[in-house]
Amino acid sequence: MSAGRDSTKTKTTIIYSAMNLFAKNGYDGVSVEHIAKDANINKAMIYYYFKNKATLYETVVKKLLDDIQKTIKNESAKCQNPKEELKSFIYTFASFAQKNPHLPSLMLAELSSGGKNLPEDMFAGLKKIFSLLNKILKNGEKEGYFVEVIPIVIHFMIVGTINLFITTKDLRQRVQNEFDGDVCDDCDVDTIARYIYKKLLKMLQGE
Amino acid sequence: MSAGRDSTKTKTTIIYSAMNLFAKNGYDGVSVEHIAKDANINKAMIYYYFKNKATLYETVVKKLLDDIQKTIKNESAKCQNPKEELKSFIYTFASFAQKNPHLPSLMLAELSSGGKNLPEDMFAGLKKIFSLLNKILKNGEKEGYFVEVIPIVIHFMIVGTINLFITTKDLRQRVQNEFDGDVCDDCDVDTIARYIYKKLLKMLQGE
DNA sequence: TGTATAATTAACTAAATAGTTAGTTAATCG
DNA sequence: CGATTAACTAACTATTTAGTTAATTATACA
Repeated sequence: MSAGRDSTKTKTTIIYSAMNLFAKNGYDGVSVEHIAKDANINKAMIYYYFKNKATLYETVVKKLLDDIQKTIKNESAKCQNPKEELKSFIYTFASFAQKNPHLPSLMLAELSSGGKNLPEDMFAGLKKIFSLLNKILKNGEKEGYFVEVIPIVIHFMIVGTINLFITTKDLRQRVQNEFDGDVCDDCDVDTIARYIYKKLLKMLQGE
Repeated sequence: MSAGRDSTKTKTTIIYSAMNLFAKNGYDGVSVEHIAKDANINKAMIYYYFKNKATLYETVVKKLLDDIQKTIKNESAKCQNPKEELKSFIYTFASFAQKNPHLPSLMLAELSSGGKNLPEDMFAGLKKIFSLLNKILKNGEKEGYFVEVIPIVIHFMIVGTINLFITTKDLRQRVQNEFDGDVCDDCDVDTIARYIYKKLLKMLQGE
């Protein structure tokens, strides 16, 4: 910072406004003008810090994917065996997704269109997350903790369930009187994570 | 049809072009002009048959939701007990989703934004599908087939997994050499449905 | 056969959009 | 202090967008 004003602050503001709006409305549902207004900055600043709208979007999604992947990896390192690692994967993903509810939205939005416009390095981020679980399952199988499974299906069960649970928070609350506890409107994400782990163990252990 | 040309044919053409494009690009990712060109009709025809873009979108999604809900209900009627009903729910949803891959895309897209712009009757369609599964699980529990579960989580496990499996078809094929069979790129949806049912039974039966 | 009317079209409007540009402010440092 | 430069702004362009309208075509039916 040799001259001028606080650039990192502005850039961060842009990223967080963009993250919030992209998660709620999708890439095409948000205008650059809209992001600028939300961030209380001039629209041209977005083009000063980012090449274009697509680059800003990629920055936002890539940041979230990198963050969660690193978080899972760190937590996994503290574990002693595949069973603990699986637990850690589920709990960490759930907890991160709760703290960053934009991730589930953006992940589902991206996958819903079949990755038609998915840039290569965003795709790489998704692959890394699956790769972490895949290794856990493979190790667990080799060491006799788990039975053989189809890893991608288990992955979709965990990630799909947690993502949907988070994105439907408001919707589930809207129907609580209609479905009582069936819709788990009062559950927090930790409860769900524990539940998914418990149920998943039954799948992975019983032959 | 007292005068004029074939109206139902035109309307149907519009609906199917819209379904295809909305599923691939989302609501905001498709222009009315784009739909018109794809359907080989004049843009004004869309406004002749539908009030506006939002109404066309609702028509498309509602049709898919109604269709699948009726299909599941019909198949369920042929079953003798909750176990069969659950199997039927999973198989029928999977098979419908394969034949109509736009449904998973649109469902995930809609849920990814937290139903922010979800019209009431589209929401009702989603609720009906959950309601069918909820009854199956509740009955199964009462009649001693299943242990007590959190219905919405089981629902997300089934629907989330199948939806992701279908929308990621191309993506999974792109990485088959990287992950071998782990990504199940050669599996058909029936295989996955059978697999999910088998694994789910373990959750629902063992205490 | 002619007329009523449903189906269709081309051309339009007003607003929103992504992206640009030329100029302005403010901080830093010699 | 004053020049350099990074940070910022207002105003612009060209394109795309949802939606409208007035005129036109085609068909059934009396």
